[in-house]
Amino acid sequence: MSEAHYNHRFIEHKWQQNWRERKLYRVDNQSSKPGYYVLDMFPYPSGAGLHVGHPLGYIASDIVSRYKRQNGFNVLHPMGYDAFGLPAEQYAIQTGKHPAETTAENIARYRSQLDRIGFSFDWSREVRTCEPDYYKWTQWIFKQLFNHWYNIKSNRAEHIDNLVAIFENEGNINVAHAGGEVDDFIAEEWLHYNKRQKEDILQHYRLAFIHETTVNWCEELGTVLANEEVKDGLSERGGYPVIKKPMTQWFLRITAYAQRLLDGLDAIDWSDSIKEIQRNWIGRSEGATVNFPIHNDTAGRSLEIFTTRPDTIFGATFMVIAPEHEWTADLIHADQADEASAYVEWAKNRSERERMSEVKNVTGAFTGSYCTHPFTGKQVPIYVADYVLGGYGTGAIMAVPAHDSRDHSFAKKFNLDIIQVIENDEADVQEASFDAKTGKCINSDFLNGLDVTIAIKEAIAFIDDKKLGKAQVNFKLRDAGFGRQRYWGEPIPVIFDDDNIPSLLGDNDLPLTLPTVDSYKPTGSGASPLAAIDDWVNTPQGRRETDTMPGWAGSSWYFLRYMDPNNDQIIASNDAIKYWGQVDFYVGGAEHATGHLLYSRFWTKFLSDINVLPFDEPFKKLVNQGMIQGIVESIYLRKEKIDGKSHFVSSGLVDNPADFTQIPVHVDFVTDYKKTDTPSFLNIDGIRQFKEWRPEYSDAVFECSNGKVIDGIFEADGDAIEPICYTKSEIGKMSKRWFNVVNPDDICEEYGADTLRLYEMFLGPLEDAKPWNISGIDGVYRFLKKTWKLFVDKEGNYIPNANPADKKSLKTLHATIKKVSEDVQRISLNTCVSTFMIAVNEFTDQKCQNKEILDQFLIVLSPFAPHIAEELWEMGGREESIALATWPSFDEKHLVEDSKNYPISINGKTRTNIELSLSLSKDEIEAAVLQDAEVQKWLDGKQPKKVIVVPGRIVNLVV
RNA sequence: GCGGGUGUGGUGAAAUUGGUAGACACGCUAGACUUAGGAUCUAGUGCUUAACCGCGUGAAGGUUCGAGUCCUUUCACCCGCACCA
Repeated sequence: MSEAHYNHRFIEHKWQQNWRERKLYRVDNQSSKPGYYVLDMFPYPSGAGLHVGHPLGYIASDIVSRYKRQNGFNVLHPMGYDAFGLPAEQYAIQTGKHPAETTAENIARYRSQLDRIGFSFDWSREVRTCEPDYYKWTQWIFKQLFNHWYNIKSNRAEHIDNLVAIFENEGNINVAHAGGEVDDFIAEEWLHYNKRQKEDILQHYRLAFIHETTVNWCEELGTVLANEEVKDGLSERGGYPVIKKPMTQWFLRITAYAQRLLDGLDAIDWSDSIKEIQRNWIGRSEGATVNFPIHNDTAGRSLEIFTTRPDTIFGATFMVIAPEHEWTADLIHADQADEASAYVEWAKNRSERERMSEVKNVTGAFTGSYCTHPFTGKQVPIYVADYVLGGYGTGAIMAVPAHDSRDHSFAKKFNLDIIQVIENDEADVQEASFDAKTGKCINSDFLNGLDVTIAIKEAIAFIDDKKLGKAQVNFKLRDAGFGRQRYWGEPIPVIFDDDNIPSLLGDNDLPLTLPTVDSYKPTGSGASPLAAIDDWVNTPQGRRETDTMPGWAGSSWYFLRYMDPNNDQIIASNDAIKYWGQVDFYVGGAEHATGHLLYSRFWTKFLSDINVLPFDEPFKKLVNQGMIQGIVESIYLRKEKIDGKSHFVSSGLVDNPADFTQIPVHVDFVTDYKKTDTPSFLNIDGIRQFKEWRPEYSDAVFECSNGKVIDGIFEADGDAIEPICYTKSEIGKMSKRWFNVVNPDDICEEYGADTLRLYEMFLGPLEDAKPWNISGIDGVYRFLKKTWKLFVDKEGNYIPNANPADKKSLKTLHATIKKVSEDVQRISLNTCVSTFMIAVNEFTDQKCQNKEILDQFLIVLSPFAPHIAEELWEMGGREESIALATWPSFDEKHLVEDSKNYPISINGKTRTNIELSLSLSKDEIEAAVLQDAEVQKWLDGKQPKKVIVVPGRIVNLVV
């Protein structure tokens, strides 16, 4: 005897405890079964806790994990925490509380929230990036990067000792490396360099290196930000202004891997959009560098430019250099100094934000210098303009106004020549440039008549032949800044000696742990709080590096640590890495496209080069779950007070929104929240709650749609009973900031984890963004109650028995097995839920009581709703968990039909249906259809022009 | 501007190779039962119509016996990048 009614609280608590006690989801690194690795992007444990959007991906991956487990795989499905990060540090700055403490508390909260949803994580493998046992290996990988260089000839990373050996034997003349340009030297010279000189040279080779650059400096945060942390010249977090500032920084040479990162995309199963974003970010462009001799230059120099369109070189009528080009000052002629120097000065001081917001506004100045066009011998003027970027290509371009829109607008503004060199019938290049890479060359000497694609090759061959330049591939991708002037991150295991030469800590000195500090505040000078701890910074060997690693360091390799999380000899044992291999299925947000997902690929390729990994892509298949949005509720506040009082106005009464400010309202105060068909509003209670919540508006007047509320008293228009102050409802982020966060705990309490799991899947395709809307969850809850009723009668007795299986029930079962198996594999989880509903509806209609059928159905349901499935499974006398059951095999024979209700369409429109045997031939079908009374009515005595019979599908008559 | 994506009932959505558009749910309407509930069950529900007919997948063309699905043009919204030569 058990509960007569479906009691989710009892069942879910019981099984979550049972699973934990039995260590049901523990997984071993050794098995005769094939391994399958299912991974979620691990969360940053923020103080806000999980909201209903977070589990979306976890639920999907849990379903796949459970499905794979039941299909004979040994499944690795771990979870952990990306635990270093700015919010905990900001909180520490405000409160003095150690970030480790805050982080541990937040993790505990996350864990309890996750546990309530019934995931099949193997928690014995949990990793936390902020734990010394973990970041020891993050530091170890950094050491490897420092100790390796990228050999272009072997196309892989190699040990720096091998490079030094080459230098000692033959200098660097035959070395091709990825990195900065280095002057040639011979072995003799190398041997005479001092330690300082040698290290300066090696820094151009190492994959982790120090380099002075301009960085994104944010004064308010007191730190340097990565490019992707800056949006429109403001910090992504906090929205503070960001300026360019020179600073010495650690970098990782990701650019060495640019081509491989690009090529690798073809072999992985990721969405096209993410691949495109990465391709874009890497930004490969093929072209040539060309040298344009500078006219009358005392040093005899040539200006090197990069172009992807060497076919248009005869149309180059001027040159443009970036304001920060190293020769800018030299090239400014005395008689242009006033104007050009002033321009350079102005451009340098312009903030990133200003520059970006005024893209369409062309600016620049003539330097007074000229180049000699290497093909025509003509003199072309050199301009300086900030539409040419110092950091890309050579920082200088040949301008072809006829075929480049940017050059065109510049030429128009400065009244420069526009020479057409590519044929184009449609438009006049004097009016607008023709940028397309199609057509034939004209006005181009030996290139005339050639197609653009061929002309590019010919031009490059000519350039090569005459030693005017060379074919060149450029990438937009920049080396990755690797230092943060922050406390809460992995310390970089480096010590600088008295000559400021960096050296690594020994492996035995790892992990280099974070010391305790008195203050977490940025020092303001740009150094991290660590710099203030003298006895930590100063060691007998020298001064420690005080920068810490960026947030993405720990997350770039965490998927490896799960394979062997307690290993203290190596990041993970070779056996474990070999057994699990790449992540088979990875689920996470698309917002990490150019961050985590690129850096992980880079580290994986590097670790593969140094033989730590037997594969060089981390994530075989990636699915990006869409964001679950919230509904942001706000009320309109008059900007002007009336008689010293704030006035809120019902949204229907707002005529000119410019006179109002929108004030967010906590969604708990709103009536009819989340119902899309009825507008939400504040009633008298909501108004009271709002005023208590925001005391600064305690004296506010609410102008409602049906009267006014003054001092909590409703003055009705007419006979209205209750005030209605309509709110403004908009779809937006679910976030603390908008007071619209829905905690999964609340859903679990009211409806249960199984309902939450099914409902989140039922909302729509996993990848789509969708607003969280509670209406509809009842349907899923009802489905589970119906499922329960198939197994348990009103008295609480278990129903299923061994009576013979009904043919129809077998058909329902096997149709369900087939559909769900297929849909789980193509991650169409919303349609699986529909399929379950159909099955339960059919079983109910069929009054199916066959235990074998219903138990098989339970197995198919169990990845989605594990608790109820486990309970009903146990009630059927099973002792082993349903999670370990074998997925039922699908048998086609139960689906075979002997007849088909053919849709009969006439001129493409379905008019009737005729039940016909599937054994009939085309001709027999045609004959049967033509005899049908309904068909004859439509034919009206005429012969059909044509009859199309698709056996098993449809019949179409053309009249 | 460039790249990627999405447009289907009142709502979330389905339709996997071109073959009955709207499965499955929510909501709504009517009814049954009743311990009166936010429970359960039954029937209906794209628009239009008394019914038949007709119309219907953002819009306009096209291919086809047949188009949500393929092709061309176009509009709207979302995401990413943004002077990358």
